[in-house]
Amino acid sequence: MHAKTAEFNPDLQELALSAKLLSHPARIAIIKLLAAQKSCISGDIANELPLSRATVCQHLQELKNAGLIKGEISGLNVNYCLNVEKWRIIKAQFEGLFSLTIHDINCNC
Amino acid sequence: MHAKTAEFNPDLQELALSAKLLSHPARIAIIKLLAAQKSCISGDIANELPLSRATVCQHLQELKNAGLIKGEISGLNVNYCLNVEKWRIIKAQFEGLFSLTIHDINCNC
DNA sequence: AAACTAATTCGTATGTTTGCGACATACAAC
DNA sequence: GTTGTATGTCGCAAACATACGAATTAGTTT
Repeated sequence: MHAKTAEFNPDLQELALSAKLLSHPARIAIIKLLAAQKSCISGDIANELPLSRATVCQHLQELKNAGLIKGEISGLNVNYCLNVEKWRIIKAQFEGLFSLTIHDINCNC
Repeated sequence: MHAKTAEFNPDLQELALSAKLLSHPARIAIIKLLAAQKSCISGDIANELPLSRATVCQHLQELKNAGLIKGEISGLNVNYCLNVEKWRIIKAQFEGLFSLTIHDINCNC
């Protein structure tokens, strides 16, 4: 995060961070896979995406650091799943933004 | 956009681009200002944000290139306003994502 | 037309993100 | 314990994002 970012309203900063989390198609794809529960095994997720294992792992860690997914070792595999509570928080952040009332009375462009 | 991004589903790519647009607090702040119509004059927007005029201008251009805001010269000033249609499209993209049904039956993490 | 003002673009510095091969770790099976 | 398999981390390179001062453009005022 750039230093200047800290000078904005904290709610704005958090929403921006959530948006950044969703700003890569691989991460959205992972979320969708986990929501659909096609599989939550790390290797299977990597096989579904057009990226190397190393890169997918990086995206998984990013989602995990943000608290949006949880991982659990199960023998040789790692099972991932959505953290539903965090997903709800992010959803609420965006709903707040999209529920903005738009006043365009004075604007004629 | 990285070359690999093109290998994902186009809907996913577009949603990721919309998320990227919202991934900086300055751009969210601009959207909120324009929605509230406190002012749509470029200089006034810059005065509201903890960034230089040059940087604000850059964020404005980014929003404009994405079609989310429109600008109109009015004498020495430039009036900006939200493109409400585009805002609705972005809103619908996120609503689609957040309306995902979550199946966590098989996942025990 | 000269001086002024608002907005944008240019050039540049700095930091962040994305992507991957190679290496490391950890458990499983033989 | 050696071999094999699944994951994750490291180090690097390329691309992208953020920020700003200085220069530029375009309109206004005198």
